[in-house]
Amino acid sequence: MDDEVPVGRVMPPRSQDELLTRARALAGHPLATIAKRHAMPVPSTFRRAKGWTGTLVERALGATATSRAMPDFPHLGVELKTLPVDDRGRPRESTYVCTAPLSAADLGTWVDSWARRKLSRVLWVPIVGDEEPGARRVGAAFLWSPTAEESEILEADWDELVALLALGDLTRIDGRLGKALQVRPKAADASARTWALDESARWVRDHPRGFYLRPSFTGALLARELLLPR
DNA sequence: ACTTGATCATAC
DNA sequence: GTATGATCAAGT
Repeated sequence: MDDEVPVGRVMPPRSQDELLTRARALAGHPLATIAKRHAMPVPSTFRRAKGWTGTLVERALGATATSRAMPDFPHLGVELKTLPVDDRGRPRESTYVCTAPLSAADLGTWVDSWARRKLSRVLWVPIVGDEEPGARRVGAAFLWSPTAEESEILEADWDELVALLALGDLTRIDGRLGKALQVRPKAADASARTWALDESARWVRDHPRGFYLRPSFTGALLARELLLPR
């Protein structure tokens, strides 16, 4: 019944507290219920709707729509990430972070990297279950910033990966590298190409890639949150 | 079973 | 093509 109350555009939250409160109010609800409130269609599969969950939760929480190269909540400096988990709370997928630069001119330091900034403050929203999209339920969201230990791991991975990218050693970089952060293809399909610098500093065309967080890393965040909620 | 590489939709 | 949001599905 209250599922049928039409809700217009949700205003951006004014504080991290307000954001977290809103997110936690979604806990336990099936995605179909939330979709109905926001007049969004519910796909029967993710096959052609891979970003549906993320877009749905963005709307439900009042994130700025389709903003570019900005946090989901610019005023709060918070990035929103939905995280699919199984019924035991284990992540089902890796988490996309950002594009991996393939040209040395774009490579800076970890501290001023796009990856570090995006991961400096994240609202994780677990999505529980392996049923069809509409039947999956929202879990208990939480705000996260890397601990000193997590930050060290991320920085070490980033340094290792970016060193290879800076050397133009594109044939040596693949998804096997990195304890928490990895580099994998990120494109419409395998034919996509972008400009990159090879080991001889010559411009070549290669597959666009992105940084991703491994499920083992996000799983550890979830486990820690369960033990020591902040 | 898990991971890496491939892929899907949309805005600009 | 690049950026946003991710999951699919082949390979090991």
